Amino acid sequence: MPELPEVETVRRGLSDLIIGRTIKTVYGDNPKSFPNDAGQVKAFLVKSKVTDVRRRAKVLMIDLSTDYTLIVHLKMTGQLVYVGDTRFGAGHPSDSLVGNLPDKSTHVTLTFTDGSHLFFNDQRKFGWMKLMPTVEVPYIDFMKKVGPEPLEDDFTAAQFAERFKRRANTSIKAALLDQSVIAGVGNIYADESLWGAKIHPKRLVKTITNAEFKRLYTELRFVMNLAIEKGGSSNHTYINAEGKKGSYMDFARVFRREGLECPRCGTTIIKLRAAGRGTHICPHCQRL
DNA sequence: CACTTGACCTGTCCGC
DNA sequence: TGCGGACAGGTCAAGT
Repeated sequence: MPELPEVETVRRGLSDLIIGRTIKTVYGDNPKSFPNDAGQVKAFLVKSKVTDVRRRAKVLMIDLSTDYTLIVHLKMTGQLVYVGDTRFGAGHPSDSLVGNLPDKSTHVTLTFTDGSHLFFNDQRKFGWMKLMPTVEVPYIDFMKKVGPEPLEDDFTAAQFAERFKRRANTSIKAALLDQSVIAGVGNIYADESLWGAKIHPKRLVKTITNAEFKRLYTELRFVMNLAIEKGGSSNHTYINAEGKKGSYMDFARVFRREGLECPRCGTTIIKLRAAGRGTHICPHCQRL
């Protein structure tokens, strides 16, 4: 999915678009996408008002006036798209990139009392949304084990380095992708930050120096903040709550740029496999 | 325990 | 054009 910057972009969009709206009906076609039973959904989702939209790591939390929360994980291809304009067909903004919704990848549709909709689309069906009491959210397994938010003001370089000690014998890329080490890092920003810090993704964590951890901390925060500013990265399916793409990929230095020149030294960027994922590096700047 | 790999799905792209 | 295989922004459950 969507990594931290994309989920944060969706969160900001949804905050503006759905807070204060009251849910009238819910329709779902796939029990994997939305496993709650219909009775629970009707009792605690229908007729409730959206009070807040929060994010933790790559998870969205839509808080409701019933003291229930809709937790959403978009995984690889999930989308949450708000459609308020009903003048055209099923209704979508004229500058939106999505076609008429719902379509065959729409698995859940929330309809608000004003006639607008929130669609949960997911081509690969890995994503899900789940309704639970708001007070229980911090105690689900994911929340208990997920690491700190890397963009928080009080998160320091020293804390960042300390978090990696638990994964001393794995590669730095595998550790970056481990949500229990640092929250919200995915394949794009792992590659981008490792390039920025001049660290080869296959280097073992225990060989990374303090100076390198400090560079990685700085670069990770830099690329994620820039990506949020640009509305995220859109390679294939990612779009925001208004159905629009993000432009971070215009600024990417290595991700999906194999065969092109490293913007720092001009060496041809290559693609390899690290931590089981397609990985992009400059073989001159990033050495084993 | 730490670490790696396969599975979950569908669509797309690339080589034959 | 068709077909098979690899691959895609993530995370689990299994395996070593």
